[in-house]
Amino acid sequence: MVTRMSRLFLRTLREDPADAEVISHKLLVRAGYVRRQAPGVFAWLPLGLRVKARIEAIVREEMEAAGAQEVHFPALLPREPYELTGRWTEYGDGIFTLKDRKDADYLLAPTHEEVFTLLVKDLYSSYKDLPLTIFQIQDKYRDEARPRAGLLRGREFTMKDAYSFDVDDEGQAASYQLQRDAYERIFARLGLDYAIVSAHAGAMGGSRSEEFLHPTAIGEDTFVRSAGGYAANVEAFRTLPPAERPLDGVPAAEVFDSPDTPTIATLVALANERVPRESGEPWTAADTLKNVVLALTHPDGARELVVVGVPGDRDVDMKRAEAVFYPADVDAATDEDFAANPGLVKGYIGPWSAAGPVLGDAGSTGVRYLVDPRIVTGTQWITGANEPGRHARFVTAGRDFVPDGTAEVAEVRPGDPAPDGSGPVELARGVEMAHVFALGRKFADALGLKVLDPNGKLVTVTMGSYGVGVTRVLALIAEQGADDKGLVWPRSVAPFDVLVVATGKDEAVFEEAERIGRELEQRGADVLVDDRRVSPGVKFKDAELIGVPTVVVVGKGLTEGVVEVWDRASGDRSTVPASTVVDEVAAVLTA
RNA sequence: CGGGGCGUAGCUCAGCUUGGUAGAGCACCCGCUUUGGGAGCGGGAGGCCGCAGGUUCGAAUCCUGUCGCCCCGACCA
Repeated sequence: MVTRMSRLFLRTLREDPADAEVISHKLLVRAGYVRRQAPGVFAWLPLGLRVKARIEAIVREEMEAAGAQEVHFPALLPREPYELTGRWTEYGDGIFTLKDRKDADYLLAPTHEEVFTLLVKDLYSSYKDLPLTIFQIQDKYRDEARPRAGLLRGREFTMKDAYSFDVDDEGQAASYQLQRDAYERIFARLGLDYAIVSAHAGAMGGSRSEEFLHPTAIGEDTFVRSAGGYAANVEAFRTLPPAERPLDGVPAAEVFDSPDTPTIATLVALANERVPRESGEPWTAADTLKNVVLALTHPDGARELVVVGVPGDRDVDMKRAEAVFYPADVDAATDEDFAANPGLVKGYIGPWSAAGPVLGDAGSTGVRYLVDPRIVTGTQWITGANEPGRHARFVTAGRDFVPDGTAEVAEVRPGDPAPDGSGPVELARGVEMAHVFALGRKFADALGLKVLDPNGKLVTVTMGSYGVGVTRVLALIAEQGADDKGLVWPRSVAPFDVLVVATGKDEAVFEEAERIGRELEQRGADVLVDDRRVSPGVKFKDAELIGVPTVVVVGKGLTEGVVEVWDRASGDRSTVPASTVVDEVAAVLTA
């Protein structure tokens, strides 16, 4: 059955909704695909539901091709499984929780690892049952502190989530690869650009983790990439360390007065004036070693101070620091922290003093000291001397101080070398569309999922979880394709394949539009016929707004036996005989 | 959680400074005209002016409180 626009549950808007910021949000509302119900919560109208269903169909096909089986779990779940893995509290107020009439706790699932794991535990107990990958397409709920950008960051969103179960690490790696490959096919079919970046495993635990990012200026995530193909999340970026240098011939560390040098810039200026480099080459911020005191709050509530040393021309990136020190929370040290550690002279902190090492295991303060990977043995630094108003130069790593380790906490900058040698990196913005996680045994351990191996021994199953943000992907496709006239859908996900527009008041025009629509349907196309008795301008504007890829206009040319075929994406228009238009359009659709 | 902005018709907004009984455009309904780029004219329907309290003869407008929403940041997979 062709769909008639006169009966379609649709109202387009002439103006952008006031609460929308990004293009996809504005257009999806204006074109009648979705309506906001609550912050980050949307109702799906017929057009939107059709696009969503087509994206889901592609995801479903590729999941099944990868050997995954579809299941469906409730969104409403009891507390217990999430209590067992600790995520009930870990997620905190990020989850929607509720109580039933008996006062029992429930939640609206933010993701489903626990219940998938428990169901497999219920049903399976032998290595012969594995490997297994099951998936669902289900709504997820996260009480985001700040939903934004329409569908891009909602509190209710549709996600395809798959979970793999294997007896050993090799099997897990294979299951992971199958999903990763499926994702590449999915995004190719959806026509979405992506970069696969290595990510830190964070809250999910586990080892390997990669994100599929769609590069876009409205992205909330920053990632780095090189022309040579390296890509990583900023948190996962690894600094290429320079070669170590010999310690022979390095001048002894030397303390100098440096009053009124609250910033690196003032310190550099003073050093160039009072203790210029013998070669005459001026000191720069990169010659200084900046020591930042961080306060870690561990999950058990314990507070620990740690000092991180970074080249003075770089700031500490708190997101990278959070990743390094996970699961501890990271904050800047407070005045109370300094008061409790009088060995740390605020503003003049350094690993070494005239009295000997200050930081680290061997230092007088005993405070843990981690440095940027660029601070290798033999490098010399201008840094604090642990006395008010004094700094020191020629402070040399591996001689004057030995850090407790390295920490990737310095900011990443454009031009930094990629760790794989593929050249300098640039920083780009992206939206996370999908994520593949090697979970390892975290969930299976917590929930007791074990199977018997061929030797009759119980082994803990190793898992992976793999998500695709269906509604987010929909918004990104809308975002990527939109132009100044409206939405432009790729054929793979368009709500209809063809829109047949009848213009004019002659009944023959409407009958011909019906005929073309009907015959295209018989060829397997999804067709929308605009049979409304309104002026042509309205229909053309709506056709462009809605973004159906092919538009057939039946109008003034019909008396000469011709109609027009418009291509929404390219804007190309051609005049074709009405007698052959069905063949021509059908050929385009199957091309 | 911090900062900023906004709540008036289905949508986009004016009115508020200076209190006097509710407005425009779009959308919707009826009639006539119009029919290749969001048509014209005429006639309609549609409002708890976010909510509560206060001031006042009288409050969309002034005061107090409260709730909600949007944006930036913090946070978050």
